[in-house]
Amino acid sequence: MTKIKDMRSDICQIQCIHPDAVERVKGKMPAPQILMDLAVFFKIFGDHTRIRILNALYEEELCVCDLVEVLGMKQSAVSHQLRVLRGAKVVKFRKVGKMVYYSLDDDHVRELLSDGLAHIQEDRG
Amino acid sequence: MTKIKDMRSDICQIQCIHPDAVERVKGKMPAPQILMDLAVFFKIFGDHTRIRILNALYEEELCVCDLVEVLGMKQSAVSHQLRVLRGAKVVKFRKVGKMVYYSLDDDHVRELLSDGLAHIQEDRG
DNA sequence: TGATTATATGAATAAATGTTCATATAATAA
DNA sequence: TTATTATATGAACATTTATTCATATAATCA
Repeated sequence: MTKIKDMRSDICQIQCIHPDAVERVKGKMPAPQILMDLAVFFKIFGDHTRIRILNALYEEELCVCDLVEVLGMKQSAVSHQLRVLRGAKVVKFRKVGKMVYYSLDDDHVRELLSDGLAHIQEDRG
Repeated sequence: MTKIKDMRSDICQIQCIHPDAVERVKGKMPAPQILMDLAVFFKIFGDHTRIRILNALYEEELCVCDLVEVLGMKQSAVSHQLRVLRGAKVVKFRKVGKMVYYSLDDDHVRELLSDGLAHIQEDRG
């Protein structure tokens, strides 16, 4: 005795939409590729090891072994994450002999870090 | 005929440290808990679905079914991610009848979104 | 040249995470 | 009350991801 329902389960079954609001928002959303890149970019900062590396480099340029010491982690773990950071152009590096010195890529990264920190610490006050 | 090596593999084998730099950085690093929270916070923004939800809410308040329509995703997927966003206090909500309207929690979230977007689009110019 | 040192990286493993399905809850309407 | 609608959520599954181990590369030193 149930009503006819889901006879065409391939079509959208949503009924409570505010069509005007949906259209407005759809029209203003950044392009899909931009949103994808944005998520990828934030994801870089969303890892404990990477955020610690970035905060360390926030203070000054460091070589890999310095970072290993500061973080207290395996050298390979640090190198793997440095690779991710390099790939995202969040850090830059220069070679001196067999050592490689890493630093933050630009002031934009600095700002994002301090903005994030400000937000976190604000939530505690 | 290899030299004695790794006889005490339990101790740190790093030798190239700049002790002064390491000390300076260790002294200035934010507390471990802060760094942990910071990574967790950024991780919230580091997902395609969540960043799209946030960008939609950047424009205006929307109910769940509007978001489902804007994103073109299953209702349960959207609800699960709204839960994550709620838990991180990145969005807030109000109930009206059986509907729930979501919006960005505060201007700080707005700023982080637009800062991130600015960074992404800057890299393209 | 051979040995050592600093860093990078591939493969394997374990843990975290996002989506789906099914179902629950809660509000409203009949 | 029963049916319907809007949203939430637990469990399962698949995918991603971070770390470790082992090893490679590349620079320096003896």
